[in-house]
Amino acid sequence: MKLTSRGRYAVMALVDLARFDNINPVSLRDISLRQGISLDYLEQIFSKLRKKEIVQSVRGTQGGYVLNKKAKEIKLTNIFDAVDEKVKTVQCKKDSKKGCNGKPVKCLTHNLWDELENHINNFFSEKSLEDLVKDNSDRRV
Amino acid sequence: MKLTSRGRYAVMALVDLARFDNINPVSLRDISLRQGISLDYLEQIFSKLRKKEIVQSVRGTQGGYVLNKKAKEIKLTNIFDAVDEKVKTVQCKKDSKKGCNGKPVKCLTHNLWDELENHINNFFSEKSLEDLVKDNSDRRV
DNA sequence: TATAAACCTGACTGATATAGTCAAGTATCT
DNA sequence: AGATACTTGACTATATCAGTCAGGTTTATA
Repeated sequence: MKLTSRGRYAVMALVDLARFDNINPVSLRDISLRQGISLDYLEQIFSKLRKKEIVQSVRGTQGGYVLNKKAKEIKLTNIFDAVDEKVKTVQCKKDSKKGCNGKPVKCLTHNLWDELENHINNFFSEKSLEDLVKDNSDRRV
Repeated sequence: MKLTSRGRYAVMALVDLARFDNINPVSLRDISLRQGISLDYLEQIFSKLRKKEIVQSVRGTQGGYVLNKKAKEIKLTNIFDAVDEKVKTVQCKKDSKKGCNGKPVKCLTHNLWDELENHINNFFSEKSLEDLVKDNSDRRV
């Protein structure tokens, strides 16, 4: 059970962005340098974030990205959702009438994984970008 | 973020085992048939479970596997641990003095992932095999 | 004591997804 | 005009998973 870099980077970059957002658009180049994430990869990630209206882009010199909502309103769920970081505990199709493992019944552990998924998703939907910014408010860099 | 089949199968098989354990050792062949899991794969998984003393093997005809502890005492943590299903949210080394991403400081989201890991591990360490057996006590198969 | 059931082990493989890189753009501020 | 920065899509190396396969060893029982 592993979180992918894409999801981690997305959150990391957005926290970075949120911390500087007050003044000017933040360029991906800066984020790349500060966070040690490949610029090309960041571009892929931000393309997704923009499509899901989590950030807005500002083109041209001195351009960059700006949050599209208040940090408080951006939950981790939204971010993960945007970059296709999914919590997948079960292979069985959730709403289908079919069971798991090709059998016509639910497997012995089906409810368990559902429960786990909810458990994790709750965590994600409670945490906002603002929370994370606050967590780091005492840092200089 | 995905749970692997290995972890899922391990739990599934152990629940199956726990339900029949009362009388005789349960053969992997039976579990394979009932749960639709490849026998060869099950053998790999049970080899690990045995090494971690979660099950005991009984060789020879009419042999099979038996739980090595009470179902109540076997937590999901133990099972996942045995089959190397790890919860890995961070790449940064946990106890090292080094930070993340090759930088000398913790990344902006380090605490978050730690928190998430704990959140998930709590879930796993609370659930026991017995709980899962009870969840399925109304089933015939 | 032979034999078959069942455990045991290790090597191998196809498929898939991730984590990037690379290249060739387009838009826009100064 | 030109630099800066976004935008897009194709490409690729690597790793891991999920599972197969082959060749064992052990032991209960007939």
